Amino acid sequence: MAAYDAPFTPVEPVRAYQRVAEQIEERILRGELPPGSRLPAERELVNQFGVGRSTVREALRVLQSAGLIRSRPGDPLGAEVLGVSGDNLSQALGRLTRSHISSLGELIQFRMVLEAESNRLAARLRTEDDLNRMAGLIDRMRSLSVGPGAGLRAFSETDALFHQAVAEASRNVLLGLCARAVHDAVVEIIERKIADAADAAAWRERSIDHHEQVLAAIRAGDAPHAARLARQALYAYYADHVEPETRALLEAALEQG
Amino acid sequence: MAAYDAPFTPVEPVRAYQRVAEQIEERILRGELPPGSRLPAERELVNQFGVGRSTVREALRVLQSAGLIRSRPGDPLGAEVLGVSGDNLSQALGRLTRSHISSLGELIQFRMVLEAESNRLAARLRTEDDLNRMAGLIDRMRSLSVGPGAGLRAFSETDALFHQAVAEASRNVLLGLCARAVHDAVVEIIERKIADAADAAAWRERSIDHHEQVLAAIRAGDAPHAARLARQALYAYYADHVEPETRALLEAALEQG
DNA sequence: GGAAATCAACTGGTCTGACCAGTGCACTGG
DNA sequence: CCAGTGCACTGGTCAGACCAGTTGATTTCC
Repeated sequence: MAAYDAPFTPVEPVRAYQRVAEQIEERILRGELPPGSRLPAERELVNQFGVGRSTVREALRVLQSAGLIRSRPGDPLGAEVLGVSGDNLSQALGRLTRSHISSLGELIQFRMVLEAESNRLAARLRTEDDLNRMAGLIDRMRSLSVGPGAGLRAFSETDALFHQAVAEASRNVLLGLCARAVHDAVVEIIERKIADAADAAAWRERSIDHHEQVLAAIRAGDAPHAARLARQALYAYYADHVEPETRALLEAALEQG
Repeated sequence: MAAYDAPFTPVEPVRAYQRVAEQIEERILRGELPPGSRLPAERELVNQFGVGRSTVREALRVLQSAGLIRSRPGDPLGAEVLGVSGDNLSQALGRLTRSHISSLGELIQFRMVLEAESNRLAARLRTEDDLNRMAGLIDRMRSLSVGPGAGLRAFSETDALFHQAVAEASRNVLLGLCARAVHDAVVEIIERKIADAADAAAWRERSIDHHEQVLAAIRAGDAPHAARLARQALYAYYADHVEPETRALLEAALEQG
């Protein structure tokens, strides 16, 4: 079959920096260079790869922009291996929305899908440990929602940790990473506009309330309800802020089940 | 409130190549540099930005690895602007699975979620045009599944176009891009191992059959059934190829609705 | 005149060598 | 023993050079 199909595939030139980057990326992905370990110095890599320093540097730039390494001037240990994370995902998603290829409504709709599924799976697969962790995070959110020094940042961070805990309970890392990436993209676009200092207290109140309901549904193993809660909360929160012509999208996502 | 929260944020140094890359990326994302347009030559950018060529080149490397531009040696027109696409997403997803941060089972489960939702929304929102386009693509797949010269590549390409048509009918570009990215990541990992030349004919038969059922459900506006079809097909196709300990994940995703 | 070969002016890819501002460690002076 | 001082090294940047490839105009040949 291959004889009919593609006897030969066109050969495209592979730049030197690409091969350098591939070799290093390969080792990182295979786990031979675990997070926290260090790459040799650039001038040492020049020797090992037998290429010029600019080539090595372009390769390192590629790896750095992929979030795989981080380098700091003056560090005698060389670039630090960061391992694979979801940062790259949120970066890519952010570009998609910022370039208006994808609208805010689509982004919210997508978030509805992801968080609903995350909740749904968590309700099915959660362990006792998961439940305890989530309950603890809700307690922490509650303690962070009062007092003058209660930071918005700390509250949001705990909120994110709760979602992460749900994602872990759903036993799908990928789902959690994407949900986080979409969440971040939404935040970057709109969150700062609404939820301003004005009604921040009320918002936290509602947020805690919502999380408690989600936890209850997950604890009860009521998967459809857990999923519905995520969709409803996102709809209630964002429906008024998306472009009017895309509100139908959110409603379509809301009506599931 | 901000006074309590973070009076000052730490200032981290911004490299010259970062600022160059940001300026160019900004213009691309704003649409000032539409896809197909050209960047000035590197030596010209050196003049405009007032930095060295290596700095310009590192910036271009970053943009290139983000899939925003493409450069070709000897091209007197300069680097070509590609615009934003989903390539970066599939790259990131591929890294996540290849590094065993996320298992193949999770990837398939994620794909079940995305394609099911895509089908579901398409069943709700499709227009007559969408239906015609999908029907035409199925016809094309059928014509490509017979004859000695029927290329596997052409068949797969048409298959992808069908999924893209569904995604368009769902009115959510983001969903479609992610589904495509996950699809590609799966293909890169496993597809070549199974679906080998051996039972390729039978596989195409089944594939066309599946697509017809999906189209029928979408045409009928039966959203839950369209979603179920996607999940079932993926489960039937991949369940035997994921790690045994993650099969439960697929089953959890299957049992929805 | 028109087609084919040639050439010159570019391009991006790579290398070399240099300098700078940081960093960490070893040495030194108290 | 500890504080202070250098030195050796790092990554970031620049300048200049060369190469191979592309392009389009020019020239050459039929």
